[in-house]
Amino acid sequence: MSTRPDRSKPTREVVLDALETLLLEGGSSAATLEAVAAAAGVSKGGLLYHFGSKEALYQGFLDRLLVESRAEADGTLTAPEGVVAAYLDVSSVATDPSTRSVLAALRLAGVQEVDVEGALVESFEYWYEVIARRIDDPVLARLVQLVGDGLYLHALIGSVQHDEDEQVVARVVALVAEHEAAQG
Amino acid sequence: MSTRPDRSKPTREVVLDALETLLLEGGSSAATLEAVAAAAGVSKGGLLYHFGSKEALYQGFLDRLLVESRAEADGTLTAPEGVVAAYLDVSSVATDPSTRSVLAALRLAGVQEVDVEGALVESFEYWYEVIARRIDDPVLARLVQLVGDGLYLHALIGSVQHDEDEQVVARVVALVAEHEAAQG
DNA sequence: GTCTATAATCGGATAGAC
DNA sequence: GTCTATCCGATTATAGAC
Repeated sequence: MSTRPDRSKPTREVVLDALETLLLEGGSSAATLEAVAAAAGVSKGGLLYHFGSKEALYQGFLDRLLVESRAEADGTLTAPEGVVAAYLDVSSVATDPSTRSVLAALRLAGVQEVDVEGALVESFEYWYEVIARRIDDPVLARLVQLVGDGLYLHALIGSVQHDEDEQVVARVVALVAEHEAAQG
Repeated sequence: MSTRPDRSKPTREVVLDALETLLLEGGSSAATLEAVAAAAGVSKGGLLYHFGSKEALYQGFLDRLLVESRAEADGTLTAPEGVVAAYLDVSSVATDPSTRSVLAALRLAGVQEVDVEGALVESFEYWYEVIARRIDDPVLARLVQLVGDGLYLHALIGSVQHDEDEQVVARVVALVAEHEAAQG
């Protein structure tokens, strides 16, 4: 791509979107400054005006990830299906905009320029707190998160959904409902 | 490191071990031919005698991963704690030799040279079959795997173990025991 | 704010000696 | 089987015009 995808968005955002797409498609080695610039429809020099180095680019991506993922987590607090169903929504994994960012960040895991792991841990911790706010049994809350993160892992490796996945989610949701009923 | 770690092992294996360590420490971009060679205590030329290209090196790593992980899965069939406890063993995640390989491969996800995702999917599918051979409810079997893979994901980002993790495992093991009792 | 041109470095791979 | 030397392309980053 050599033309700018979206002229209404600020260049910074367009660049970060391009980085995200390239990370998902080809991992960190595909996300060169030139490739990112081309995908964003700007020149290498143009990109480096906004992000002075590759490190700054990566850091900008992680900063945006944390803002987005906190907003997403907060949003589920008022979701009609409830936090549990929202976190476990099988169909949204790998297609939802905010989960795309997380999967892209996972592809970045291990690079030395920035602390990707730290940002991801922070994001997952925040999610745990949100889930635990709705399920007063911390063990059950953690179980919900781990099942969801299992789905994330499989999305990361592009594994096709198992027929059982939807039923697993239903089962976990039922487990939570049982717990809430028992609490009275 | 400039001296060969283990002279008794064949060079091929030493090289693959070095690749694994570098992937875990610094991701795919840290695993350059030169860095791998240095960590293995051989020269770049020496490395390239055994693996003719970077692609061949990566493929060799994935081939070994599949052999190892199938052996590991088969081994749990006769494990005293049972397949479920073995797959969910929290303490072994991130330290066990065979899980180290999987985590290293996850760090390789997205590279264009080889089909990392395909190899990982194959490995996880094999594990599912092994688990499902011991739990005749496919939904419950998948739940066990997803919880375990959630633990894998957190190990991948170096997240510290939650206090709840051990209890989550105990809870899942209990769920399986319940099911087996109900089956009679 | 965005571009082109270029410098400096790094990574993968080959050739050939030992 | 392992090493050194070397080539070539790719990648990060800078300088300066527009």
